[in-house]
Amino acid sequence: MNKKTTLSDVAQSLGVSITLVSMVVNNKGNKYGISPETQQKVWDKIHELNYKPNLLAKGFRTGKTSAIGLIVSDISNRFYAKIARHIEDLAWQNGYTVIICSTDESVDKELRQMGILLERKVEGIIVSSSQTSTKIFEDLVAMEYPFVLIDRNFGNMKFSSVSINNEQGVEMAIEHLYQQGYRKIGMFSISPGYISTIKNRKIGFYNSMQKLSLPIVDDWCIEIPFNQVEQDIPQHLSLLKSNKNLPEAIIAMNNNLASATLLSLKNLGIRIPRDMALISFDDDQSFNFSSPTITAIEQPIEQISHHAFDILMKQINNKTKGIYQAEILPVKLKIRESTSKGC
Amino acid sequence: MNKKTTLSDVAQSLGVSITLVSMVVNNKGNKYGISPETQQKVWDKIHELNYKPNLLAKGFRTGKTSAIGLIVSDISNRFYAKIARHIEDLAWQNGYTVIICSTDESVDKELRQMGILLERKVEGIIVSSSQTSTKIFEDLVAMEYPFVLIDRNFGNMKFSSVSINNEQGVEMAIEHLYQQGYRKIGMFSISPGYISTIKNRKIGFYNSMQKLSLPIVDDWCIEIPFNQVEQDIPQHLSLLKSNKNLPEAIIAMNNNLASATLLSLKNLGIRIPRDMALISFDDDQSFNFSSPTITAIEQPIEQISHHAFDILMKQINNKTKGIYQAEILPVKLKIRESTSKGC
DNA sequence: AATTACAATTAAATCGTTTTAGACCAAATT
DNA sequence: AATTTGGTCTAAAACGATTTAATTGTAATT
Repeated sequence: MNKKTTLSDVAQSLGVSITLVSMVVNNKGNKYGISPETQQKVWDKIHELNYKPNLLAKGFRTGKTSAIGLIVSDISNRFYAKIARHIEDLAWQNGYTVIICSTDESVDKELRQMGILLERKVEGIIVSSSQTSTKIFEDLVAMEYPFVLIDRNFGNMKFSSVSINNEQGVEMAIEHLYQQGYRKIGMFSISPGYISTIKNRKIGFYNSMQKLSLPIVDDWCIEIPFNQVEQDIPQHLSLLKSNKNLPEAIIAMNNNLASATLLSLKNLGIRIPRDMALISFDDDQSFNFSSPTITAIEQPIEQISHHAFDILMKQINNKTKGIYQAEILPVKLKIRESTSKGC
Repeated sequence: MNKKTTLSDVAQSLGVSITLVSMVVNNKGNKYGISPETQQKVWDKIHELNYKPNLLAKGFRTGKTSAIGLIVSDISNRFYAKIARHIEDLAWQNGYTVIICSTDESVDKELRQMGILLERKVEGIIVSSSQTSTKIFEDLVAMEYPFVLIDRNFGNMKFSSVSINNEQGVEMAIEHLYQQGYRKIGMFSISPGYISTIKNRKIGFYNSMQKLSLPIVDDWCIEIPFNQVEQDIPQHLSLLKSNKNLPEAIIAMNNNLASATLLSLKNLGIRIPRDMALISFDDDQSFNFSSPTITAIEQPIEQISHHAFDILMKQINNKTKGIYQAEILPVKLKIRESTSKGC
């Protein structure tokens, strides 16, 4: 690869100092009293030689990399892909670059990704964490390293975070099912079960089932390894079906579960909502054109992204040294065909 | 933020030179004949002080950043999200970090993103380009800068690229429709129309329509600005419907078009495949559980990602100086319910 | 005893940028 | 005439790592 032109090249070919060129490039010419004519000369030469700053050198010298990290479990998941896109847009508008990392729900991989982000000196991290321990985040706090938890948090609110009200979402859903006349309600969730969103959704489920005095049936409440959803759901459902032990309704605790359940019900000839109702936690475009359309708990993806980014920027700009901001956003229930007993 | 420990800290507290520590850290201890005991001492101290290399300094000094760029039009699009995930996995396995950029089909934004990637000294770029001109890529070639075009290319095969056989895909689709008895076939595509994939899909469409002596009706062949798909499709379809001028089948030239068309047909009460058949270019999970299920041209996403990454790595490792590798992968037609006239 | 060889280690240059402290010169002030 | 001021500009250090060439001390060779 050809070597790039550097500040020094520009300075030399102009017979001025590197310092001067650097000042001009950074629009500090006026601040440092560089004459307008000189500034113009510098700019002309910069364009002539097609000078481009070496961001590595710059970041190395200044400590400002204009980069942030985003850690999620899987960037190809529709929910995180949307989050990523919003964060990327905000970052772009603010002159930042985003480094996205998928962790596959692995505690260890996440830690290593985090380590690399730190070594790369990103200025802050937005993370939907799969950690079981809060150690790494306590370390980050001790280092005064900017970070914001999104989606998943650690309950105690000791860290900056933007999450949604998972319990409320599930409670709305169960109450809706109840009003529609459903009583035998099952729940599909994933393991690892320590993931806060899943944990809270399950709490919401048990709470509202209890409140409504509905029976909690173990056979209907299953927990599937996150990476086996597509294989295990059909298996479970067909077992329930052959045992004539199907619930009247299922709430699926994330979009993958819901999609897999929908597909599987369809393949088994179990009709929605006639034979069974279905609700998804987390909405998706495709739930609008599936047949039937699927009732879903919609998360405010754009808001989550926006708030998280804002909080991170505040931390980076040191406006909130030592202050933690924990936000919980409300969700909406999008009622569609999959839960109307009447059909 | 607390200052990090550096090589110099480790060296000092051990009473050895920075050089020595650096050699050990990089596992070159043996190569440079550092005694085993010294190496052990260094490692112990490194762990004790929790030394982490500054990748910025390292990259700056060596020119190796272990980072690559990925440029796509929209990372939240399901197709690109999957590509991104595969590339990220491969990068992770090879010790690379990926910087993902969305361009919104903007020539200018893409150029600026590319500029930033270069300034950040990524070692190579994988790009699904929205450029109208090949200038930037000719510049990259001149600089011997590693890059691979994916998905979209520039026909001339002057650059390394991994694409799919778009014409073939469409031809398979049209022939399938023909065999099923459909004759009045429309096509929904997007603008900007210079995007190579779209362009080639349209060519495929016109070719096979001509080959089969089918009429090409302007009202059925529409081109929608990529960011207005969701608004414009319902409008067009309802117009066609009220004019009683609906085609018997539509091929949608990407997954967004297909989803929007499906949703809109449903809302208008146009039944698939009874009233109209639908084929999507680019498959999606949701086409399995929509009703009806949707026939789609499936792209080999994993293969595309794999080949692109391999080619990039070859370039980076300089095994192919000046050699360009252009690949065109075949697609598959997934026949589902949306195109069976019998139903 | 002088030279060579080798193993283990280090000094110093370097990458491209920013920034601090000061240099230089002409004009203004005393 | 000597000093101060202000406007432009520069020298040099620093950031944290890698790498080349050199150094040291000891053992082996002549």
